[in-house]
Amino acid sequence: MARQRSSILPRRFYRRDSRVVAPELLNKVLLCRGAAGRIVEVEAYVGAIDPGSHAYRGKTARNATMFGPPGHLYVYFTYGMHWCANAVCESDGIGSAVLLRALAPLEGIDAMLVRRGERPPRELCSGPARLCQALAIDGEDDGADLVAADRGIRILDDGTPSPARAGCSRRIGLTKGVEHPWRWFVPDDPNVSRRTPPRFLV
DNA sequence: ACCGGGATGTTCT
DNA sequence: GAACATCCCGGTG
Repeated sequence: MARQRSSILPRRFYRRDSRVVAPELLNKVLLCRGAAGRIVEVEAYVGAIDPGSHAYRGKTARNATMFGPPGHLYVYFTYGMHWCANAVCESDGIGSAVLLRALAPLEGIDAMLVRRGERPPRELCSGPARLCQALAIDGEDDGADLVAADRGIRILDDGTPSPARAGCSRRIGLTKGVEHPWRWFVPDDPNVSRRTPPRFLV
């Protein structure tokens, strides 16, 4: 079967529960100004019902993008030095998003090596802050519309299906909402940020 | 392999 | 003042 031409994911793709969107983002392609990688690890942050989410306590200046329309990029700063990027989900007014945790590098690897320092390819994008550094995503990109390719950032469907059986586990690095199994990853991909025993496959 | 600690500064209590 | 959706490095086994 011939592979279809790459297309930008439409707004309606994001306008659903982040727990549904997250596993469907696996094997899509994040493209940012010439650098690109295939999404191999994600986490869902659900909003008002999720104590692990930035949106849990309501809208603030920092998390405002999470409460905006779906299909935009929510970028936040953490641990005094790192940026992390999410795809905003659900309808306008609901704080819901998918954290992009790891990519398999596809294009612009030379630029990634300059930004991240010389290292094995599997260490370029294997973590939410690493992938932002590799693609040069920072706070300037908060709010970028992925459907309109604002700032040259978009998510493409190149015809590669999401895994028939994605790995699933608890989310990484949280102290609240730890019990929810809302992390998904491509099994056995070397770019996944951490080897975690999957509780089940979907 | 695994583990502990430090970097660094914004956000929220 | 504490917490933080992290990463890196240097220790030990």
